[in-house]
Amino acid sequence: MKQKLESLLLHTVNALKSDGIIEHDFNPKITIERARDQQHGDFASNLAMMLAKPAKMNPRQLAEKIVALLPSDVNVTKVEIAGPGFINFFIDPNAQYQVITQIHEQGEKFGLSQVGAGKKVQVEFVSANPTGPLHVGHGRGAAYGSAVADLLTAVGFDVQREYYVNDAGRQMDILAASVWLRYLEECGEVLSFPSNGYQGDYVREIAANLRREVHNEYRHPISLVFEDIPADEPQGGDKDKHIDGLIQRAKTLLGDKQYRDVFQAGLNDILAGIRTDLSDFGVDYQQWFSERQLMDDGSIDKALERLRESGHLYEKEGATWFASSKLGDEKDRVVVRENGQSTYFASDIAYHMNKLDRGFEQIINIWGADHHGYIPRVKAAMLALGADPEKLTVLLVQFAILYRGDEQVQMSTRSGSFVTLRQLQHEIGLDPARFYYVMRKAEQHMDFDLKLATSKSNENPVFYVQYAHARVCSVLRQLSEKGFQRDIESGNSNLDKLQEPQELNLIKLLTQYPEVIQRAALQYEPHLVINYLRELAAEFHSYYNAHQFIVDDISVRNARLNLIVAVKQVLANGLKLLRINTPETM
RNA sequence: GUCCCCAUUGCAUAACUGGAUAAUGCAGUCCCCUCCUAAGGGAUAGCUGGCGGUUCGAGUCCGUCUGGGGACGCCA
Repeated sequence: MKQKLESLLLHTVNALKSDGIIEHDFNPKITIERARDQQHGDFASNLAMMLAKPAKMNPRQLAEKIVALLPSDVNVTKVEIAGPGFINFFIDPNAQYQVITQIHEQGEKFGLSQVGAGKKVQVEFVSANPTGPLHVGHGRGAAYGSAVADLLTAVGFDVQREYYVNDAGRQMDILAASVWLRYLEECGEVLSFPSNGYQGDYVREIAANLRREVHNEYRHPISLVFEDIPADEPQGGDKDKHIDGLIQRAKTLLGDKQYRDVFQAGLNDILAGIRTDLSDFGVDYQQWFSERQLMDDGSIDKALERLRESGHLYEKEGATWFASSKLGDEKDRVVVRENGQSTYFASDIAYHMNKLDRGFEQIINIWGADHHGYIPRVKAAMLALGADPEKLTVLLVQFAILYRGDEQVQMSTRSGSFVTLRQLQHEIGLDPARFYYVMRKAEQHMDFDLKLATSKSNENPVFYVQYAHARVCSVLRQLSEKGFQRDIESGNSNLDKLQEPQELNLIKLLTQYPEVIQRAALQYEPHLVINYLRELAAEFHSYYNAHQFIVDDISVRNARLNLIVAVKQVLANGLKLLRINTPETM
């Protein structure tokens, strides 16, 4: 319908051109909107106001001219000029009834589209360091990222989901050292655990598993392990020097192979946990991309070589720098340290080059809001690699502040005190968790109240929407209990019996569903889907309360049943898209 | 100190990206079960941080001030 009106308006614009009212080379953007207010009809266009200036006419006069030139259409019952010069379109309600049969025909496919035209898009999200289990902070990125990916798929993009595994670098070495020290404790050694190590209990479990495999083979006397290691911070030393010393010691005492085993034990265990946590949370990936692979296969060297050739690298103070300040970044960044090790940023340059080489037309990175300072340098890297930085979209997700009632829940990864995603799911359930995460705009700070999310009452929007779905199911059960049969054909031919205000509202809402999906996808805003579902559910509950569906009049009954089954279908489509369950009973 | 983000009713958030009378849920007040689950429905009151600017039109864009959060390592 929207497209139809658009073409009608385009037609009039051309007519205005040939009348010499506006210039031939002027091509206004034709915008059609859903009217907010019922009094303003179904659709509205601001075309006259847009053209007022170039046409040198006042908007209302121009609007009249446009309306006069507008070709007629069977479905448009009335065209009005209102306010400062809006053109309002009133659509024949009978034309809208067909959405119900359309929903019945298309079923699960209703709402899907092909605007993405098979464009290759990559969505990279979560990508938390594998140094510990996922916590509730990652949950929002997981829920948001997977919803964005699912939405893009729904509108016809070819979507690839990816998790970037930071399995290299100092943090991983710290983890390996932490595992080894806990292992030594398992062997019976007594030591004071470094303040900068990973203190969570999961490290002890990994260490215990390691010991079951290798027994005491990797054991070394504690006096040797801590010999000449700089003091830890609580003892008045430097916690970084302390832990770095221990990492070095682990490498020398264990040797390459054994150190690798310890390292790998930590990585494998944690990564496996992250995978199952995400998969249980309804999040899946096509690829887990390893940072270490980039190092091992020479990708980083290759990327740096490319930057060097194009003159974007220089040496200073023994390190290699990327001249990103010439490409929009605040300052230049180190890519190879004085000690010869490449930085995390160097990996990221290589990673993005790799993404480009894989042929993605759009690259979407979903990052925590604390990484926003990172965007200019990555865009600079893309420019330097000769790519269009517009191909990269970085979506920032704000942290969620967790509450239990009025109490704020404090968290810190390093100290090991945090609520894991798994605990959250266990405490409040999968559906509320996903629903709550996605309910808010991603860049908004969010208060996440655990108490509210678990409450099974009307305060809880998840249950509200699911209940609408269950209610339709319940009506259908009642129908057969009362010995009635649904006659879909009869319902379809009697849709014009649906004249109650709630019925017309519901039908209007149903016609909007595909537009909502499209907008939510293109704007990366899944919360629009949630808002829509809440609205649809509210209208349905209102209808339910005002009217009986199972009435004696066969034609009205079947028409109403077709309507509510269509509502059920759309609720299910929306919920499934967000990977939220659609219960038949509550 | 420099830079970025945020500010909407008592609370939590919307507002089709510049459109018409700013919406929704809680909480408040009042009402509705001889009726397909009241886990529901109906009614009622209340909001764009301050000051300028851009324009036919501003919660939305620009400037400035105030108040909150974050980023500024050869960390990841």
